[in-house]
Amino acid sequence: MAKLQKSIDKRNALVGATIELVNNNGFHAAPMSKIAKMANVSPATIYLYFENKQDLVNKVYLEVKSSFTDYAFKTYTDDMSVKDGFELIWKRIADFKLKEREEAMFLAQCDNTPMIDEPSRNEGIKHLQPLLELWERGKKEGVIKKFSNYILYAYTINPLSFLMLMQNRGVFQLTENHIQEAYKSAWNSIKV
Amino acid sequence: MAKLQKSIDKRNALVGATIELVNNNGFHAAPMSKIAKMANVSPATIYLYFENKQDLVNKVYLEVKSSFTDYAFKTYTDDMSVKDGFELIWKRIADFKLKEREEAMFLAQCDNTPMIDEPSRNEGIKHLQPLLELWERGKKEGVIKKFSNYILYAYTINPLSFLMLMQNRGVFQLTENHIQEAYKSAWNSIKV
DNA sequence: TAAAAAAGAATGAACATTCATTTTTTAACA
DNA sequence: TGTTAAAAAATGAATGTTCATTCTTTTTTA
Repeated sequence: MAKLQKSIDKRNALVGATIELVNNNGFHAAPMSKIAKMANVSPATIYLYFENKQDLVNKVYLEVKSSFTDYAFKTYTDDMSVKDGFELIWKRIADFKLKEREEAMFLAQCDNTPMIDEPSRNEGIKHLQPLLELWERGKKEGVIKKFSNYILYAYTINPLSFLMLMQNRGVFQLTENHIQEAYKSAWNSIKV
Repeated sequence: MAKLQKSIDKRNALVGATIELVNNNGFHAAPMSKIAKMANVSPATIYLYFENKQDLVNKVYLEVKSSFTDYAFKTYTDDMSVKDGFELIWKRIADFKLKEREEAMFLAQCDNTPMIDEPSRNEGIKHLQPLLELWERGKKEGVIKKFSNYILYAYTINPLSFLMLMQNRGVFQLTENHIQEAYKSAWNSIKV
């Protein structure tokens, strides 16, 4: 009498292949047959792990998003000053985008296209809670401007995606010096 | 003996349909058959105006990009102060993104995915020349920080795309007040 | 050895592009 | 001005391919 024992390696291979193929071509140009081939698996096997293509891509999105925010907030605690907390989180996000380029590109693609369905997208947004709370605290303490959180996000965190995209396209090389410049821009744009 | 006289109306309809369908679904989910139907034209007719689908989308991209930068730089002249010039350009860009939502969404989609081929992408970048020259001047005059142009772009202009995307997804409503906040963020992040 | 897991081949739908005709436009001339 | 025929423009249907998903069979596991 067998027990349900699907291979975690196969699932990981599928997730990795999905990320790589979607990065290169986008959702609709990442066929299930290629994903299967890259994961060394039969196309039919994908359907043992995921309901269909949309489900596959939703789940990959949520897992990558989790791994991103886990990394971003790992060393942050809410007894830090707003300034220190922001610097810490910002730099860890930059770090993630530089070190985990494939994953970061995948998230950027998901966030900028209608690839992910709305329930999964909303689920993904929840992971940013610690940052939103930090901003609320900063506004209450009078440390950062009382701007909408969307403006704060747009001018501090999101620009990192643009820089990463340019770097990944080979348009320019992002150095430690650029990261420092970018951090200064980010902080200047919101500090009181 | 007839003369070449293809209908400009049909071509415009095709361009408009391409923008609308790509916005909703992305390049690969905007089939030629649907583009044709939306433009009230036979699928075969598309091939009288464009070589193939890639050519269609490249050309639409370059035309929209032109219309965008024409609007952005229309009232700018290089005898303005750097501060005034930046404010003018920034606000006209915001204006375009609010008024021409479909076109702005289309550009954002093109700039964030591998949808456009590289030659056309490089062609599109050239249209930003006046802004880059303004920044160079600002750095020379000591008015703005000596940051890389990519950083300057990422923290001043590009965030508008994020705000527009959130607005178009119905996540929040971008008001005149937000625009003013966003402009302040943008300028704070680069001014000396 | 029985049930789960995996596979490869099969299915049917959707797609980009081309083909064979039809319709419209043009301009030379009656 | 009105007629006509040649060329351009436009079409709907056909073609061949690619894809997501399912079906049937084989392999692995406990």
